[in-house]
Amino acid sequence: MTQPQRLSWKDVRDEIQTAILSGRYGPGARLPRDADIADHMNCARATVQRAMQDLSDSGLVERRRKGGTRVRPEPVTRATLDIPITRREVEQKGGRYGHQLIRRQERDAPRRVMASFELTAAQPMLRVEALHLSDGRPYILEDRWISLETCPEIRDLDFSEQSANEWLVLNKPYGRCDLRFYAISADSQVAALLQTAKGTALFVIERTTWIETAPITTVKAITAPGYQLLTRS
Amino acid sequence: MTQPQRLSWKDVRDEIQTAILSGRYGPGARLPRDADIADHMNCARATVQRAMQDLSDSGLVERRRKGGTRVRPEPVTRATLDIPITRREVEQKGGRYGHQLIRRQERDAPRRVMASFELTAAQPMLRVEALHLSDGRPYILEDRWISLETCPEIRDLDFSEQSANEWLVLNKPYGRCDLRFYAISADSQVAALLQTAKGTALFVIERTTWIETAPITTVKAITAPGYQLLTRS
DNA sequence: TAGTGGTCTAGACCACCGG
DNA sequence: CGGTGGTCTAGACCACTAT
Repeated sequence: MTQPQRLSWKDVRDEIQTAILSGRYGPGARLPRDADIADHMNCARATVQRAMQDLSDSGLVERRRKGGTRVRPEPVTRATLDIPITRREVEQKGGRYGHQLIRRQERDAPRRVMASFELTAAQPMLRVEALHLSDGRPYILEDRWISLETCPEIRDLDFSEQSANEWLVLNKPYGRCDLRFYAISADSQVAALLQTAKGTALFVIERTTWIETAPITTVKAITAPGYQLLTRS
Repeated sequence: MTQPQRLSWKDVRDEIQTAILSGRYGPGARLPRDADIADHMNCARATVQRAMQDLSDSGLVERRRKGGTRVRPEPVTRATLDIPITRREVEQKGGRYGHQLIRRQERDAPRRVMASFELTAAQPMLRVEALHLSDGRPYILEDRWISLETCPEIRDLDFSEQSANEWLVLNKPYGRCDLRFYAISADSQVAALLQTAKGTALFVIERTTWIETAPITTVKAITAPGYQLLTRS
């Protein structure tokens, strides 16, 4: 026997994955139930369960009670992104971090912001515009709205020492986070702040967070020219 | 007793998460070992393990044998993206899908492509430029390179029925996938193909895939104006 | 309502790695 | 080398949902 006596869940996963990718189970096909696979592979059901959990996480199969395990009908590319605090991002790239507060005002959320939060009624909010710097050069321009109902203590901060980005990430854990990526053309105001030409194509990251259903913050982060976002290594 | 006798791993996870977020364990702090937590919460160690696995996946803690479990020193926003086959994406939005082959040629990979694949030696490749359409309007412009060493059978396809995107996703499962997002300004050629004005800001998705260490394909997908990428719901 | 995945338990051994 | 997380087992019961 060249086979080890004990199968690891990764062995089970790889065997199932190979079976699927080889075409033995096409899109939408139903796999045997866990117990049968366990039996056939001579391992415990929990081991198959662990393997299936991994395949399910990676998007290759879908599992339902009573419905069984099926090969996902439409394959997708699934990727994971890590977006660090901007200060850390700059420092990790070897830059010296700085930030400037550009504007700060209290006012009710406009419709665009209400829509991001999926709110139906207006809410008092703090709007903070700030510029993150790397080695003194513009790095990211933030236009942020913070719910004063959810974060009343934010009124007492002036964001001169610590950016709103950093304070919120460290002090306001969120339960839900929506991200949105797209490109915009710099208008004259944005261009001036990012020290680039009007019309330059800029990559934008919008992030909205909630705790339970209460809105925390929504931020439009306009990155400086040349910025790229990569998937987690 | 209002407490249920049995704790689910989600209960355990939530309790640990709350303890961390409340500041009881700061960044870098070491948590008790699984066995002690299990003891303290009156559940099996495997239940704590399951909870910790989730916290580790979500990026809140880091676990090491012998080193124990520690709160991740630098918090990150971790998100998952699903990128479907372009045809499916168009159809799911209610559009009618179409695609046009623009150019197809065999040649060695240029340096830019070799760099994407982390190759040191040039390799014969098939370059395919194609336009994906939604209701007859430009949707995504693809500039794709496919390794002929890894995918020799691609020579026999003409991509009139099925796009290279779809054929590859269905027939060439990858082991590794790198993604890169950024913005570009449309040059006159791109602008013409996407039927927009020169200088328009466009969102770009670059994707490179390998099987083991063998390159499969790298594609620069230039999206039409207004395109947005969202995190998985 | 019956079949299937989801989870919990208690115990055991292993693999990694910090001191 | 010893402490810690990683995994496997065998069995049991629960929860969801397709039929």
